[in-house]
Amino acid sequence: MLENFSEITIESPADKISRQIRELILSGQLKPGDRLPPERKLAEKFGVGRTYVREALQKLEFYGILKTQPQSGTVVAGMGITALEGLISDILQLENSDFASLVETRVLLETQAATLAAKRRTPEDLINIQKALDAYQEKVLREEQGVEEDLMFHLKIAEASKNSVLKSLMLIITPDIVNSFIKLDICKAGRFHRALEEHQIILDHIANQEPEKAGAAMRVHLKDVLDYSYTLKNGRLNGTD
Amino acid sequence: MLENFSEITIESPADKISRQIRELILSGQLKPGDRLPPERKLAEKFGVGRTYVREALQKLEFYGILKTQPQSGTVVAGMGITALEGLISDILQLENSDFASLVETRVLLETQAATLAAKRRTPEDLINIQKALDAYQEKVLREEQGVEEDLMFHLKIAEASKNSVLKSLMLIITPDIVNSFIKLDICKAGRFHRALEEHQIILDHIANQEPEKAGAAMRVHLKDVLDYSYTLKNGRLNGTD
DNA sequence: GACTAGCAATTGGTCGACCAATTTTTCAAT
DNA sequence: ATTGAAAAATTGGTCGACCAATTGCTAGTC
Repeated sequence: MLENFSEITIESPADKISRQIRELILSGQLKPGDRLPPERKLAEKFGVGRTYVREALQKLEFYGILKTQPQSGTVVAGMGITALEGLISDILQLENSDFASLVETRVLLETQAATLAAKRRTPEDLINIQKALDAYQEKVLREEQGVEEDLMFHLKIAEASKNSVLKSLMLIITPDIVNSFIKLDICKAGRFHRALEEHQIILDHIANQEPEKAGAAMRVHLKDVLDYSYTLKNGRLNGTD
Repeated sequence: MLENFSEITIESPADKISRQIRELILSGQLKPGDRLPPERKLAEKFGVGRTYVREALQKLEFYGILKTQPQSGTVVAGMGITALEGLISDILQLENSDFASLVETRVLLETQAATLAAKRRTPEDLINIQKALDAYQEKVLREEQGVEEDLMFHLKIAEASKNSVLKSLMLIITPDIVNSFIKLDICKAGRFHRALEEHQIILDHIANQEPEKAGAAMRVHLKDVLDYSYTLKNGRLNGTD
């Protein structure tokens, strides 16, 4: 009986507004450079207070779609990109992502980061990575979890890759990874000790400027997790909450 | 003389507040699960109206750092992840990213997307990609630019990869790519015709389920851009503004 | 007739007030 | 003393009002 109910739309007022504006842009009624109606008019049109309109505009501006100029108006900034469809509505809704995609992508990013880091790392980078590794080791030796320190190690590698976008993207998906880890309770005891050794191997390859080996070592390091995620996907899907 | 001036901080009030809150979290004074002071108290403490505080909280919630519960309070949601440092302050500030990083990462994502798409594409995916390709072709034959259609083609491939995270990340960096393209005026005439052929090749490989070839074809397709970005980087840096 | 100075209207920015839901306190009945 | 409900205080949600800056119009001058 319960199955007859469909999921309620938890869409906030601001979301509804931003969606309408987005549709206007997508449909071509609003072209880049066009000025939007003033907030007051929009608020009246939508039948809500200006607060919601402003919230929606802020969100859109956040995405780079709009550009609001004080005491002047709000204009459509972005390119008339059709790809906007689906982008804005729930960008960053990586929470909806299945764990397998998350891990798969992480492996991709991390491998590339390690490879590039081996090519481009400076002596300072090595020091930073070593520091992160030391902090991790300290935690592990105390039989603590050290998830943060683990991530910091990977982050320092991303920095050493000298690819800012790569680092940013890793930062974006990392929280979701961690959340999934916690939910799925992947972090078995003992895992950390081996991870420590693997970290050391990766660092060595980066230090020796061996891009392929560094990438391969990273891939090995993450292989367990990747395999596990595939297992989850192919087996019965864990509800994750 | 002008050099003596330092760049002004254009930091909005909301940014200042969110930064302070973030520092509290990073310093450990606010741990996950803790409730933040009420908005009114914060507003009073910061000496601003509640509006700014709410704006800051919304932004933080956006990043998944905070979780605001109506009529109850706002709590720290995220894991106590140390990696937060630098993350929140300007996540997504990919605008600051250099073009080379942008392109380099795009190549990585796109190649992987093509490879996975060749493995996992359904007949429907092929139809969608073909549609996008047709739309692109139409534009090109009219001697128009068709940047949007180009991107749509790539986006459909990402969808066919069945990796939602991959697609999301591509969506995130795509606008920046387009902006850079426009700024740098990379889209030379004639480029589009060859791109069309290359698109067809990629699609064929995906249709034939040849992952390696599809990935390679994508890499070739993006090689020009990648090379150009390296040229820019090694030569004098174009200010792009 | 063209141009400019000045005024009026409109804009986004900011704020405090009100609302409903929740939480805490209070106090009376057991 | 404990427990229960009811009331009071506090919470985030929402809104309209005020502010200063910009814009556009208008009238006055050359």
